[in-house]
Amino acid sequence: MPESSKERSRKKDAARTLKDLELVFDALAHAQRRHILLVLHYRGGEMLAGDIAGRFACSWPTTTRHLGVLLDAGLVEVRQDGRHRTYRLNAARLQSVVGDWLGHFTPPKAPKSKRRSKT
Amino acid sequence: MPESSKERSRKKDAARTLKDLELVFDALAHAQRRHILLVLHYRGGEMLAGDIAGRFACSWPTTTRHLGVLLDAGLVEVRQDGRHRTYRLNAARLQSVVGDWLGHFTPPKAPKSKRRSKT
DNA sequence: ACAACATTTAGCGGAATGGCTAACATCTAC
DNA sequence: GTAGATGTTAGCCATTCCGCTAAATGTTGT
Repeated sequence: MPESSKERSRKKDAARTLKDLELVFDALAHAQRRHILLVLHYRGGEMLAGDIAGRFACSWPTTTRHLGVLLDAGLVEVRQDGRHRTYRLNAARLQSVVGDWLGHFTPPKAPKSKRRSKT
Repeated sequence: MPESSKERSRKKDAARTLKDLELVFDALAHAQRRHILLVLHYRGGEMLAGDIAGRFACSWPTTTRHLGVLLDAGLVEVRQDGRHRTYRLNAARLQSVVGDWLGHFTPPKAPKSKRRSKT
């Protein structure tokens, strides 16, 4: 491993961003998954798997799979709590991946420059 | 029709928002469609169908279908220009639908209240 | 070790998605 | 009107996605 962690993380970031967009937007493509994120947020960011599953009409395994997709996308994390599993919302990542992408569309101003001042 | 237009529009807005989220996030779920929006933006917001199709590896009809999905979602609009078709980006809608949804996740502050002051 | 609980994994069937080629429409120019 | 350019529509096929039920996993309490 001849690369410094800085270099490595920089390269990875570039490569990761595309895959991340893919994973995140894929995850957000399903209404129930968007809904899970909202419920998580409004209940303080953390919930037990069972509490999440209980709030949705579909079967528990179906919800488990949705949670898996969100997990893959990095939008939630999971932690084992005794015989429960606690899912935690990663709102920062949601904001950063989606928000950054959305940011490309903001201005009819300087599109890709590094923003020289404010002009 | 006993409803005032205000009530009606309020109800419709609520209903529309959900369908819009569905359409928009569905549209954004495919990398090429996200790419089309970016290309449109960076080339000034308007392009001919052929210019768009020319920039992608897949067949022209496939791109046409992607454009159709974006059109359904309201993310682009189309206008007939002689024998060309010009597609125009609707960045405002992109910002508003995605941005508003993302806004739900911002603060560990006042989540759904009408914001009483600033507390 | 056993039973009960909390949750995931396996596997299946149906619907939707995305790619292609070929055929169709429409406009322009001759 | 015929030819060519510019797209779109139709139809097919393979893959992915999403729902379900049934079975497996791991954890706690006795």
